[in-house]
Amino acid sequence: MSLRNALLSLLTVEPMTGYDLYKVFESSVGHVWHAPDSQIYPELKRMESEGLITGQDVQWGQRGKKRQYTITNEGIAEFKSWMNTPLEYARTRDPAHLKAAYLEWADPEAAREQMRRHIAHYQSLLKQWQERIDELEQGTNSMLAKRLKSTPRKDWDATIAFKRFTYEGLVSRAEAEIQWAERGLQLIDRLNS
Amino acid sequence: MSLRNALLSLLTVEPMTGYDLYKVFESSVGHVWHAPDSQIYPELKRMESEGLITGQDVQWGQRGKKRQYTITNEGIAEFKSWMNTPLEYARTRDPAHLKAAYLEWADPEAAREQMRRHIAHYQSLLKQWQERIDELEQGTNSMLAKRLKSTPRKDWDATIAFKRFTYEGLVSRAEAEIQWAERGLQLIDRLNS
DNA sequence: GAAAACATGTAACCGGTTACATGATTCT
DNA sequence: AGAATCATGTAACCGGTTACATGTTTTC
Repeated sequence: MSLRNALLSLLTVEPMTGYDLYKVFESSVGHVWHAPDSQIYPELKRMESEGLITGQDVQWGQRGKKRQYTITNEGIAEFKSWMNTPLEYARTRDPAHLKAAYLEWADPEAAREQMRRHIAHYQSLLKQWQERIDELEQGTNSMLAKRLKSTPRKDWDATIAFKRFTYEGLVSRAEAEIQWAERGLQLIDRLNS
Repeated sequence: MSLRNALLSLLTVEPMTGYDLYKVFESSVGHVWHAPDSQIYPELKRMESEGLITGQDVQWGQRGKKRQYTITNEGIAEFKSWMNTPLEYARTRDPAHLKAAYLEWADPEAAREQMRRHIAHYQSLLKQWQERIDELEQGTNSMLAKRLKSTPRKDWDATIAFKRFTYEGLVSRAEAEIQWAERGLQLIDRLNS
């Protein structure tokens, strides 16, 4: 149900089409939650049929049209209710650490490559997340700017602070993963010397 | 395919039944990779049909019997091949951080509860992972003891070191998550004062 | 005129979860 | 005798991935 609530959270800002939402998933929210268009369109239909959002056909060019979705009061209630419900944590399932536990079965060079990729992966995420923090600091995030327009000024602080808090958490996670893999590289070197 | 390889990794130690494997998933490996019995039994059947393992019916009591699986050479080759293949990283999908980004929508007390549960969740994992490290240090892990018996003494170091490395990574992750959620609690307090 | 972007889906598949179902053995 | 453990599955469902499919509009 997280996709559904990620969509609701975006629609609290302004009405959007499936494609608009897909684009936001590709950029901002996508750094916390990924969803392909093939998942977004059917989910929007379901949400409309359940009354969480309403769709309006909007003319687009001469012949084209697109469907713009607006969140309903039920949708807002649903989102708030999700936000107030404690999260169920899934059992651990971590391929990178599973493989790491048996790295003595890999060729040393493959083991090193594994660690290098782990570093590269989290460095790329680190960069993206750091960029989002920079955007928050400089006020250059357009989704946030739109959101603040419909937010009472007294709540601006909280709105920005929680996003910053989120990305800071992801940044420190990425940093920890990079450090871990670097220790892994040293370990592989030590074992093969 | 990680379940399959987790099963193969365990079967490199000794032949086991589905139930044996299920028990190991409930204890040791389960702290890195979780799998329910309803997933293990069918997967073992598939693996047998693909020649990665062979099953032998073993008498159990008077009337009962159980099926014990032995890894084949193809199974060992498959596992090594997986170990030498770089991991594909899945796109980010992180419910806890997704929710954190919109915590201004939650009631302050629900937000605090969220953070407290995050702390409790990772403290419980931290304890489990720390226990595994203690076991490695004291040599009281029976799966590892069995594994070492069939491992050349010169490779003992690597076998233990990679497991320790894995759990240390998980421990620092858990510590980072706890610190993050504690900052979250402080932030909620600050915003509501 | 062509390419890029906008727009919206369907279908097959895959891994994982939850619930259901059954029966034997061993321990106390 | 009863409880706990050992033992092995099936079935419905759910969320997500990948591939396929199509057409319009805007930009260069």
